[in-house]
Amino acid sequence: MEKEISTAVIRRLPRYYRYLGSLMDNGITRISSRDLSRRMGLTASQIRQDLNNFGAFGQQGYGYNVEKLYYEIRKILGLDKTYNMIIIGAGNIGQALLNYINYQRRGYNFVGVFDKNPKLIGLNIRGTVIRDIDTLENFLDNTKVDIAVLTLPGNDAEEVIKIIIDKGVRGIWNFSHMTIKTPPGVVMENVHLTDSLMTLSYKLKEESKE
Amino acid sequence: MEKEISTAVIRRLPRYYRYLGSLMDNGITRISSRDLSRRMGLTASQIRQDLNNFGAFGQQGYGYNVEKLYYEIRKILGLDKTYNMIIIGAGNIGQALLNYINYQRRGYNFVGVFDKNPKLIGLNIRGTVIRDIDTLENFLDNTKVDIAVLTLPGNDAEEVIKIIIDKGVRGIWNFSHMTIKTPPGVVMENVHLTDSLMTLSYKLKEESKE
DNA sequence: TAGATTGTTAATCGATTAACAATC
DNA sequence: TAGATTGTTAATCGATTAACAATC
Repeated sequence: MEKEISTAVIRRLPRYYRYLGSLMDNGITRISSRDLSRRMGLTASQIRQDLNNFGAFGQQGYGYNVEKLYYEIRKILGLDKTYNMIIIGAGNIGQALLNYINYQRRGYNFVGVFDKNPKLIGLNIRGTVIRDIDTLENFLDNTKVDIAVLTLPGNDAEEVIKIIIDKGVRGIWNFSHMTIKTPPGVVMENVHLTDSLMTLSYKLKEESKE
Repeated sequence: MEKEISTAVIRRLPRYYRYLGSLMDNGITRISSRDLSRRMGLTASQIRQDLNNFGAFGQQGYGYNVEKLYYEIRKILGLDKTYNMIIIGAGNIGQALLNYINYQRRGYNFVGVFDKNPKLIGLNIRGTVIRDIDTLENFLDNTKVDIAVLTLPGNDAEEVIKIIIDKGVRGIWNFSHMTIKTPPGVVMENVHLTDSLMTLSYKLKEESKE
């Protein structure tokens, strides 16, 4: 039985990964936890604690080999795998996600985009045709999908979530306001943009008080 | 001197706000911390602790008045104010946010969109014309801007951040990979979409192990 | 070897949960 | 009034930081 890693740790992993990537870009081949902690604004202790949840990647007296650590974290994050992905909801955010991030390079393959709006169905977005949401179940019967991106209104999301879970989709990247307790075997990552904006507005208000 | 509220608490406030909003939509006028905790998957203790950071909004033996609490949290989050907002980087995400937030109709007013791409400059996005980024400084001299949304590549962001802070923008909603330690009086809220996706991929990998 | 820095255990700090007196 | 539920203090739990022996 493995020990459960806390989400706080997991959410720092992508940051480590990004920093290590930029170190590599700058030709830096080794780094100590102390040095990395200064750059990232963390403590060296925390970095060593975090990494040692997954293994002993460093070397006493030397520090960490940047490239080695980079690829270790890559593996920990599951970025060495490829994922079939669909987008449900082809509105602004859905289309932006389809276009903006170069998923392909990182192992994310878009295999379908769905919407219920007849004006959108059939449109071609950068080589991907928007399908009728009514064909979703049938599509899932024939295509293995690892991750579904939910970029549709919260009230529509509830029904869709049922369908995709039923059809075996195990990862949900949720941009809608709908949140559910996922059944065992299904994982969900929520991105609540309005929550984030509200947090900013709170911080702004606090700052201006001082 | 006020006591500092932890970010963990602050990040729950928008969730409370959303839940209370939906309770109001359903005509529910009062709620106990126990009842709310069940719906939200938290403990009643936590809800009471969280709220009591800001005041005593409930009543013994009764619970909380939904509408009152809703408006209290609204005020705590600074949502009773209006904010002038600009978007810097009119790519997919920038355009999506322009449409998305406008649609939300809270107190966020878009007053400008900027880009450096000549193909985008001059284009009209839902009534807002994309301006040349070179005119940004001048624009900020003449218009009060509370929040700048950064939806441009990380390498371009560094220079832009300097300019907007210098010109008195105090809130930054950052979608770029660039992260900085903000000077006093300036607040920044980061949305790292790729980090979020990496977290999902980690969770997926973990789930499939079991 | 001597110096540097890890991996890891112990101490501290902060956040969550439990308990209960106050009171509507 | 009696029952319900808050506000708040105390206890617990977990995460971060400090310390240091191991070792490259």
